[in-house]
Amino acid sequence: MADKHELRDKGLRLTPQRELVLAAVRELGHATPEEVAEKVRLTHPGINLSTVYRNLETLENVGLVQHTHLGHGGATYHAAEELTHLHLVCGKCGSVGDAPIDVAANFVQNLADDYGFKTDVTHFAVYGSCAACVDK
Amino acid sequence: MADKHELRDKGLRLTPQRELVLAAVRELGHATPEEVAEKVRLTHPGINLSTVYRNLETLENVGLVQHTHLGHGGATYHAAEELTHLHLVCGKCGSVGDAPIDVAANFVQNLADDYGFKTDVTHFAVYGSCAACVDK
DNA sequence: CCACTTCTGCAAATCTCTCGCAATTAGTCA
DNA sequence: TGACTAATTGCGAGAGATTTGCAGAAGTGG
Repeated sequence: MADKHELRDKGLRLTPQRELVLAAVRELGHATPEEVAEKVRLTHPGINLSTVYRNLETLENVGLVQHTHLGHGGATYHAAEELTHLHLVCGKCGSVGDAPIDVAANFVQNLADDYGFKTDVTHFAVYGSCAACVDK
Repeated sequence: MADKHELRDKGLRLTPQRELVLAAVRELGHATPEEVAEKVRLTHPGINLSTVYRNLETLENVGLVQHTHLGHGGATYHAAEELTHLHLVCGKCGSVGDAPIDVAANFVQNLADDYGFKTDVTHFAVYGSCAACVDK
């Protein structure tokens, strides 16, 4: 496997901070830069927040991670290989659910056919009310 | 028509700042708080940014405007009556296109059926590449 | 092991949006 | 119309999230 070389293959240096940031994103599923930093600090206490920001950006540039907007202001990061689902954000309770991209296949097709727009459904969350909140 | 009373009907005081903020949102179609402030300053130079923020919030509470997330961090505001379309944001050129909500009808239905999730398609933009950028 | 270039830590600077307060002003009623 | 009360505005300070400039530290290829 590409293990220790996936970073170097992308032309990046292999630093412990970088590896930890990538590992943290993968373990967390989706997380804000703050959460990634917190996670990384468990094993590398001294890591600086700006280093996390810079690495997330770098990793995103080479395609290993991606960010999504789940609401409010901040972005949340995901390992690129996990972006196989879209996010259902509930405006009431704030919960974030997942749904396979397939449910949007038809929608994406419509936009492509009618507007020539190539949609990335994972980049923005889908906003609404989750089942639990609708019932109330 | 409801002209000068639409604000008072909602239980709000009719201040020049408030009217101008609402008018600006309507004229601009969709705009960030900064842009609204800029627009309002054309006729009311002294308006304070916090007044704009507060009025946007107030107007949103009574349902006259709504905000949407078009990307980055900030929200953009729309007149409520214009929210009959969803936004197609191009990640390459940054353009913001519109599409009727109908194109998402099927998608919304899928989410409702499969997840009990009640979607508000206008709240978050739809991210991707516009026709012009796809062709390049 | 060396020279070269990328990275990291730190601190200061931005940006954006929120808050507390005192001064104003719209709306109401006599 | 004049006064009274509560909603609003302006302003300046403040909080949270990124970004940026630098100098020193560390990974790389030879």
